[in-house]
Amino acid sequence: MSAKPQPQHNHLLAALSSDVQGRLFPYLELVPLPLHALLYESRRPMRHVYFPTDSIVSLQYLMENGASTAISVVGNEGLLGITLFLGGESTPSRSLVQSAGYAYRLPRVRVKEEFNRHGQLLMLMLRYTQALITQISQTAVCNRHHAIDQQLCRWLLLSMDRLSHNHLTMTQEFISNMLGVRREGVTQAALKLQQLGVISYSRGLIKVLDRPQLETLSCECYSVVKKETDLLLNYLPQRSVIANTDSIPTATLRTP
Amino acid sequence: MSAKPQPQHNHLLAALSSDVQGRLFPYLELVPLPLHALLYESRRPMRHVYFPTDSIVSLQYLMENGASTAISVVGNEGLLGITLFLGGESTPSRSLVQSAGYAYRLPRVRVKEEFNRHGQLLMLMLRYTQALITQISQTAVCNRHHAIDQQLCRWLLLSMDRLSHNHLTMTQEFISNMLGVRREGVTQAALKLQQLGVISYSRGLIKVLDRPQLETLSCECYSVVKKETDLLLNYLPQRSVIANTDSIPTATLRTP
DNA sequence: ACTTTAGTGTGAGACAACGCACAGACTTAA
DNA sequence: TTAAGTCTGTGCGTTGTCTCACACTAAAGT
Repeated sequence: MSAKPQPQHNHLLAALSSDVQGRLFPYLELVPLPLHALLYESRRPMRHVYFPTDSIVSLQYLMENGASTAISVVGNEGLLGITLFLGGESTPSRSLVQSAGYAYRLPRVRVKEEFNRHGQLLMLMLRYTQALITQISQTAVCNRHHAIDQQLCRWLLLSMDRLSHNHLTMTQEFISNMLGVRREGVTQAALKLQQLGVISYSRGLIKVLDRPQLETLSCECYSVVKKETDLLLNYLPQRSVIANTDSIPTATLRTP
Repeated sequence: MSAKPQPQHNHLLAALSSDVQGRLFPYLELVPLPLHALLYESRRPMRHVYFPTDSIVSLQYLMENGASTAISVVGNEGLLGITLFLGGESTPSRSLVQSAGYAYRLPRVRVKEEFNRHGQLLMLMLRYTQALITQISQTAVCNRHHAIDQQLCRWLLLSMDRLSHNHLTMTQEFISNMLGVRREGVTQAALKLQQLGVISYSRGLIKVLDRPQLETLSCECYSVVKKETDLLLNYLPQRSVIANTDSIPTATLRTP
């Protein structure tokens, strides 16, 4: 709300060297992302890559019958529009603003130009892509194996990590759409958390009171993704585009 | 079983231009992939990229309690080891051979060398990565919303598409591990399919008798992934590394 | 002040998947 | 031929989530 967001508030943009920044930043455009706005719709061509500064955007899959599930969450650690450099022009998912804020965006042409120089930006985006794949995969696992309670904890933690304060603005109805479950299911899970003193909420405003407890109540999925993401995006400052670090132990092919 | 697999049996390798093929193919090594072998183990560094010719490999997530779920399937349409060019050296998932066969593999160093030339191989692999992301995402959705019966159909179809014949060699126990459900659940679903005359099976050998029916019984997830993959991997023969096709309609930012 | 709307709580019945326990059928090895 | 092992079928009680229906409360609008 206070100071105007800077490009450096996005971790990926911040990690670029100054010459790349100098080349790209003039083309960055600051755009507000109002709550529940759609950045991309399913199967529609994308015109920009978005780098959130203080907003949170969910990647969401819509089913034929209208039901939906969020497959990942993106904040200032990442970007939206990986499809533009992966080679597709669109995806089956849509991007829904889950927490209002700002993002810098870069026209598709600029991204592609920068890519054809094959530099740092490519490396960063590829790494982020891997982190994203991890998050999506873990969502798949979580959907199969864990109870709503745990998934709610995971979701709250994922969202919290991308904000600078300890409260979230989202109704139970909204969360239910994200988790792909019933609204009543979220109500029950949220009630339980509130009774435990882990969160408090009222009419769309959720406050996290006991984050450590929230983490223990969450399933392993949160920490798996967190660790993996930290590992991947702990940007090694100087590296060749594709590094050649070939001093690793041997992995043998075996049958268990 | 019959003729020796050729590199061209893998769609990605086949799609490379002859000069790239000439550069890479000498380094390809043909390796047999026995049933249930582990190509990569979770969190272990990878030394090769694998291009299946007639084998099928599943990407599988293992949970702390030992339960597992397959998040995607890779056959001759793809490759294993995307992490090597995405920038990580390993992933939380492991790669399990689901149908025995062969694959060509390329040492990590060669892949990275070829990458630093920023050519066709990069583009192909990025495109495939997007197809893979689609598959993983749809798995997440499927796990949330669809019944075991439908998921079994999806799984059989995904596997069938990657084989040249109409039978699969996998026990219900194995399938249950892949879908992340109980063995008994698979038994019931399989029984239903057999009674409908869609498949027949006995002791690990499944024959698909009525594929169209199998497709209608499957959830939408199969066709969504299929369409998307066909779209992405319908290799446009001549393209710049990152194409610049900027004549597309406008997508506006809006709140629903 | 009153109504309307959005957000939340609750309860009853249905159903799918689960854990467990065990039985039958087929295959392989001794 | 017998025994051991693998694969598949079945039944039962439990749990989690779903559908449906409705009540309550706080905020917003007139």
